[in-house]
Amino acid sequence: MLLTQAPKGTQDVLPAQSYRWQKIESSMREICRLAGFREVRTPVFEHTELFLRGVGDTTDVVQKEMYTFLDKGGRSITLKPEGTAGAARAFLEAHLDAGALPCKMYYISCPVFRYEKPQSGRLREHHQLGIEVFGAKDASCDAEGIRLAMDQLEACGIGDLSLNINSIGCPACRGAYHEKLKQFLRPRLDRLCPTCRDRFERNPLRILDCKEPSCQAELSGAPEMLNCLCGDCADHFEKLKRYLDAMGISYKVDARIVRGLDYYTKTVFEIITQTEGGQLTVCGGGRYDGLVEQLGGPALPGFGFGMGVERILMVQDMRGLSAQEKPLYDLFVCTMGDEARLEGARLVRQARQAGIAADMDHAARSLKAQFKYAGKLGVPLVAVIAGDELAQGVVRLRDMTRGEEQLAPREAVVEKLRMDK
RNA sequence: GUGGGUGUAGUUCAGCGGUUAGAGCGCCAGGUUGUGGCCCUGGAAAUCAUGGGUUCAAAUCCCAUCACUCACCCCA
Repeated sequence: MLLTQAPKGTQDVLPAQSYRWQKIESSMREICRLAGFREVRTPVFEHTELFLRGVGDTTDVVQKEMYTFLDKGGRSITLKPEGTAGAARAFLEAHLDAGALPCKMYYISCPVFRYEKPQSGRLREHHQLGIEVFGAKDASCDAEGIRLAMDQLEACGIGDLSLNINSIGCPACRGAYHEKLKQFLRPRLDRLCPTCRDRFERNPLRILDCKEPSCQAELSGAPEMLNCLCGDCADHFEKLKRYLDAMGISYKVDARIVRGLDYYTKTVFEIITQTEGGQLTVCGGGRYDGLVEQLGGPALPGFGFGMGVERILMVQDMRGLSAQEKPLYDLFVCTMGDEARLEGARLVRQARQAGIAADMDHAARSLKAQFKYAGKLGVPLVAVIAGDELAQGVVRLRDMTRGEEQLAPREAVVEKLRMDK
């Protein structure tokens, strides 16, 4: 038994897997660059208050899932449970609202913490890719963001996804809708589950999202937010649909999507995929027109999404999409004897200077073991330097796939490798 | 938070009351005193998760704890 192990719900990204992360990250970078997004990095922890105000203190995330603690100065600190609030805080703190708007930013593999019971596709620390746009109210912005998310997922080899969209209105029309919904639910209140009864006053919209069959039964015939949107919100939603059409994105309107974070207004969306175990959400987001103001800034609209890196990897695994990593080395140098090892070290050094990934044995193993090692790593070319080669000033090169060998003059080896590459 | 399942070499698992706990894969070495993959031989590696209980006897039965895992809730 090891002294200790990784905390529950965390995962190591081991050397053999990191290339997969890097691939996902580099496609995100390129896609964002083409759309004028620049990277933002915000702290892993923030003042707890930011999330209470930003994410909302009626949400499950805030109520029961945050990693909150007092630091040595007695401040309440929280490990970020999502990416948007921190980005909005940074945006305001740096007065970016005084600069060119809209301000578009993205984050890459940002760690996110939620205290939950881990299971398939759910961790206590996971990583998100995402974007935030501040100061753009038009639906074209929403569609651009969704298009970007789809492009990224396609770049990761995941094309067969479904997009569900909804509009949950603005404070004006949502308040009216809440009243309508409560009016509808009031006579059925005692037939709802305890959680829903609790939500009735605090956050009635979330009752729609309850998975309890009995609650779902009571909800049939309930008024839909979509039918109660004010003129502005209805117009925005119609525009969004037209932009999505124009960008070649197919979607389904799902009036049941409400999202778990309070800052959303108007557009909300989820990108889901079908798995053996059911549906898996790989990306979620929407518009948050009230957030910036809520945090003490000007009344600026916003839009963003978060995408789970671990879930992308999961889907890739399920579809057998994990690409092979390139061999670690282009060249492996096998040596016998102390003099030959020195010569080998020089060769490795020169190869690396010429841009050729190379290494030699560092464990002082037998020639046979060195070959075995090179074979296991899939190195395409092995150089042998032992007594004979040393005496003749040559290097023996073995093509590991064909099994053919040839001698090359010592000085010409690196140049030859560079040409072959 | 609620409810299932599982903890035995690095790993996947077998053993399910009775001597000294096994196998495949992996690892190391030898067969080949200068050559990987295939083959053969040998070797290292396990306080049978932890603590308690039942028993003449526990990896095996019971209880607790911890860990892992799956589902629900929620979410990426």
